[in-house]
Amino acid sequence: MVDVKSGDDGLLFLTDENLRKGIEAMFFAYRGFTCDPDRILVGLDYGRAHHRAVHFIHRAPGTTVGNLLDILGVTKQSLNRVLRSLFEDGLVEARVGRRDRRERHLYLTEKGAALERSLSDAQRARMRSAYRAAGPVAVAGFRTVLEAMMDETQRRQYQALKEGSA
Amino acid sequence: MVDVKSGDDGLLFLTDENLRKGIEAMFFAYRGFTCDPDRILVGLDYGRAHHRAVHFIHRAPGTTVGNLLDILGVTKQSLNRVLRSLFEDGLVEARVGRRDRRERHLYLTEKGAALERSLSDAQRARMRSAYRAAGPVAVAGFRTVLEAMMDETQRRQYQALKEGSA
DNA sequence: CTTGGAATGTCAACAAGGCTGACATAAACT
DNA sequence: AGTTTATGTCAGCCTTGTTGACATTCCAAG
Repeated sequence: MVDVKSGDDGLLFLTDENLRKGIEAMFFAYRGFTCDPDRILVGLDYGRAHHRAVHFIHRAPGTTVGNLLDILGVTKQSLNRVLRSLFEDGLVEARVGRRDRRERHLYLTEKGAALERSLSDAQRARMRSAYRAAGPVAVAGFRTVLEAMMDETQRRQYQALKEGSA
Repeated sequence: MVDVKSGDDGLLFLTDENLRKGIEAMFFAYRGFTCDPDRILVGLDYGRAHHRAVHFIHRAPGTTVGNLLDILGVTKQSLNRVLRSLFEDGLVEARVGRRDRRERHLYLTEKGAALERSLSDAQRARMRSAYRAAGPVAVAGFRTVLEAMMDETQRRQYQALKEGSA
């Protein structure tokens, strides 16, 4: 039961008290958000960084390394370490670009797709049960607030992905 | 504009497509959520771990080390490293428990409170503008979904904090 | 055609912040 | 008196981020 009151002035939901509750909710919810995939990754010698890479390669097959760098917001050295292990384990493959042969286009192998499925199934299961419990109106609000919370750059990337396979 | 459609059966918002958008929204939004405090912490030789400690000590002054361990969900070795630097820099002080003298009760010093304010001001500013843009109904939905996303343990901790100073 | 810059990979080194395991101390409980 | 609890601490390891430097390949523009 969330009791965010909206008074006549429509601003009672902006109190520091309410903002703080939202901040703490984000903190605790993010733990729930990541814990299921994390459990799967333990023991496979993979971490959250691998999950993120696999997720976005699945989402945008054929994406380039540079593109992935932008989305993930890490350095190429950091990403490269992750990609290398994914290559070595045969989860991801890189094809040289046809137009521009400097670019590497990234694709999941069957094995990589299988991992992606197991990770996102776990994550979606929690999400689905949260959505179901909260209902469609709450879900719409949830997404609206999250979008408003993003940086401009991140929002553009999010929108691009969202429309990319809408 | 979030177009989570709720059909007559009320389940159209539970498609994998919609769940995936929610997952990506969490990912990008969390970056926005943390980036403002992070910018402040850079250069002060502090990180996100210090922020979390300072936040919860502010929220529950006099909390014990063990309690903080539960809330943060890290090992005592990890927390101790953080607390030690906060002690040394005079941001946090520990008082021996009166009832149980094994316990250390943690408090922010004036200096610690000042840092906490600057961090939470930054974080609240983004939160406030997101809330304002989204409106009270969306905010209520946001909180409802986040709560539903938490693990049982986390939800209890969140609720305890929420009511602690409601 | 050459040259500059873009896309990528890689080596080395480092830091933050997690983790485990082991051990120490003081205080409370039984 | 002996056990358990709360805490601190040492040592070492892992992941994942960082910077800096350098090599390769290749497009594109002069």
